[in-house]
Amino acid sequence: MKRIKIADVLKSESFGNEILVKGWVRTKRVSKNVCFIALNDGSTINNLQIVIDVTPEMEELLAKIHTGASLSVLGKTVESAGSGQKVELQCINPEILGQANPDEYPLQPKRHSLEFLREIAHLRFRTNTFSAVFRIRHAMTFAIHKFFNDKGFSNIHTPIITGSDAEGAGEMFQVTTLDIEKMPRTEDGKIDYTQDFFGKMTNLTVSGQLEAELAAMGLSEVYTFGPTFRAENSNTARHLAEFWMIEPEMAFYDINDDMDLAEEMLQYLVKYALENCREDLEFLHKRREEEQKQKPQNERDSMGLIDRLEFVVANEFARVTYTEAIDILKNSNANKKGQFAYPVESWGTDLQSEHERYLVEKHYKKPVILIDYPKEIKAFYMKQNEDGKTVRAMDVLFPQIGEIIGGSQREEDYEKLLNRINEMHIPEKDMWWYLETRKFGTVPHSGFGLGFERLMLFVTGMGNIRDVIPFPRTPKNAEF
RNA sequence: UCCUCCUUAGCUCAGUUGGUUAGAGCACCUGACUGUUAAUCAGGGGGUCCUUGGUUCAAGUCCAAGAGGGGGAGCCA
Repeated sequence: MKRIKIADVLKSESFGNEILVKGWVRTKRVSKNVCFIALNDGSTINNLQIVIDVTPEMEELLAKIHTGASLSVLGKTVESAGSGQKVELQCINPEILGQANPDEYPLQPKRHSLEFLREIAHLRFRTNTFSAVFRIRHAMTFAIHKFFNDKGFSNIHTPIITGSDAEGAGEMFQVTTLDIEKMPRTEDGKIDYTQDFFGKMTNLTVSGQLEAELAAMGLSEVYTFGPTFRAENSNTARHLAEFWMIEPEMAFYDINDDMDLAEEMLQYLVKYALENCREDLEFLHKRREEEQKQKPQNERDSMGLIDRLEFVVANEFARVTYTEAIDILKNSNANKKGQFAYPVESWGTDLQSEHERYLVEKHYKKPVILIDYPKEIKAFYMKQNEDGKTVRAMDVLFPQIGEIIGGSQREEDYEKLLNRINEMHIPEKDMWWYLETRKFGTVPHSGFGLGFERLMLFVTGMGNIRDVIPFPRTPKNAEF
């Protein structure tokens, strides 16, 4: 008999069907004549209640079933006599697929700390919280491809191993097949990379942007969605050494088109989650509410998870220039009362996260897109404004997460781009291919990068980025 | 990398000014219970108090170093 998923069983309106389900035991409750097992197969946050009549011959089998065991159950769907569910499965034939020794199995039918579950990341998929998070992660992955596909974008697979160290987005992981114990040297004592696999020094990519730009110069509208690697020693709840990034790159888009797309995409994705992940979001919403109750009144969120998501879908993002933002911050009461650890004084310095949070959470009380940053604090490829001081950069700032998107209109003028490359001491010879796109049929174009796990933080309301990726990679941690 | 907090039973945590045999809830085992909802009730077993060194008559408790983890900051997505 073919197995039916628990999500489908719980949805069905008819009773009396003989069906086969398989899954893992969440809890077992035994009394004299009847035993209840909550079975979950990951197809939904909800469990199917299995009802087993306790007979002498059944007792031996029941004694082997504990939380975590895997079962195959043949049974008949019946209207539940209890109040917790509409349908349940009257067991005809239970079979244990795999036992879970309760003395060793670490998960119990109780609340575990996220820190503890992180240490058993191989088992945490079996918890309500993480199964909900990873179902949502899948839905967001799918929705991203759907969004771009429906708009006529092409997905581009940019290289994971890169020979260019000019991307400038951060420290890189080196890739080599050379024997680290005895590296080959040239006559002047430097490492001889001509003997390495690619004949040159290579690293894991920190961004697919430069390659995506090349593709956009022929396909018009493209996006990448792939893994990205940063060897920064970042120890925060918002950083990973290995994460996934979405990078659209569009020919003929100026900075305003770029912002429109970023805003439309974020609202589309959040709306998609609200419409397609309702039960999981409701579970996470309640979970968060309980968590908030533990906190002192003044640290609690003003909005629940679902309210916050609905708010983002319903409200336009604020669009503010860097210069306006500095004025707002400079004149804010927080600044005058010395509440910032880094007081806002002069134009030209980068904003601290406390400043970004103030703008988003206190001043505008909604997502903010900051544009026209000083060129000194931004990357070489960003389009220079006529004022000679700023570039057409845009950062999308979200409540509690901070920067979720960083993007810009790209500099399409060959001379201006080359000047900037030289000013910033980027090796020109490594960038010949990038520069040639400006030499031959250059067009105005724009793009941005969305940190997928940061989007996940916002959509799920989880507090730590390590809990929205199955196997987090952070400094001193590559377990599993 | 910097600041700060934490580490006690399988899990979550309590442990008073340093003082006899280190506790609770959950989990596990035994028993009770006619349908439970993280079932309930009674009883039982379970400890390298993170590691090393020090202070002291006496250290889970005080001091130092180390390890692991959390929160904040920087870097960024």
